[in-house]
Amino acid sequence: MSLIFSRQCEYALQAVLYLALKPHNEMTSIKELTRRLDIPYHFLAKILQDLTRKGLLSSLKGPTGGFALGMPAKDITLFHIVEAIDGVDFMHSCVMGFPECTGKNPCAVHEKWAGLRDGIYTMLVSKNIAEMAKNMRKPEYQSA
Amino acid sequence: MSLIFSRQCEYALQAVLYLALKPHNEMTSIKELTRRLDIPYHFLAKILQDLTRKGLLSSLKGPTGGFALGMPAKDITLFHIVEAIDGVDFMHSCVMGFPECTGKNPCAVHEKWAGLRDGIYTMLVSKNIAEMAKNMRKPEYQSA
DNA sequence: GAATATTCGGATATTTTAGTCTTAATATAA
DNA sequence: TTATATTAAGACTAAAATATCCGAATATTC
Repeated sequence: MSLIFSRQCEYALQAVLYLALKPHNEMTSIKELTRRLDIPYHFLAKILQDLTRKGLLSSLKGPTGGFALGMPAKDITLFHIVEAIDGVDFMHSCVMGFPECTGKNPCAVHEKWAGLRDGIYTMLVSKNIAEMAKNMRKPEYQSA
Repeated sequence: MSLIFSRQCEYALQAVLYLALKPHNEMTSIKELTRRLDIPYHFLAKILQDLTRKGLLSSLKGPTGGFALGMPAKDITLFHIVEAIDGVDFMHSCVMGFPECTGKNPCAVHEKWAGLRDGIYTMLVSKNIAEMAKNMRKPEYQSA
């Protein structure tokens, strides 16, 4: 099997999107996140730590502590999150894994894939998570 | 990190494409394949065995033995290979991993991804490997 | 029939990813 | 200041993906 994004990255996307729905400056605990998103507690903790180190989130210890976005939601795209967790090698590598695949020396689907890859990029950058949050009121996010 | 296709699948695509360039009924040894494609010998052996069990390749032991396509090249698409190795869950699962993501209850990029996913599918099925082989004469495949 | 070149199959090893546990640090509130 | 609720950090375990090894089976050639 193989996903577009690693499981870790999927969890990161889900968690950051969840935080984008929250009022600015409100801290959200790992406990709440894992309950709502059904992600293993300690695993999510690691991921959030990582995103915090990279500046995408901020954190606060103690009661009333938790995580929040590290910058305005309008400045964060899905691409930032993917970049932070999985990296973006997929943007410049051959979909069939040919090391020599280039424009001069293309594989059988080089051009097709170039278009699709650009489409994926556009999907990830064309909306910031503030815009996404606006049109979002999903079961997984509704009050329990 | 995370690729579209697993490494195993990439190797399978490369190997089958290589075999498609060969005259029908000519057997190709693992040795030749690994030399040309720079894939670990024993790992490729496993993958080819697997493709043989699934009917995509045929094999013959002994000197002059090796592997060949298990059916006419015009009947094989990249999709068949991906299906055999990685499976095609990516065709029906949410790109952000939301278990509840459906048409009625879409994630933020549900529609965008649906279009791209269809594009990937089209890329994989629109040409058979005979057609691909015709327009292919890549360095990695040229005579050593 | 013997020597040889190959695939087959199973066991094992290594690396990466996923997930868990435990202790420390820290912030809050009583 | 003490109890408590949280994140931080690192060690650990589990599972999956990647890769290797070896002996058996088999086909070819001499």
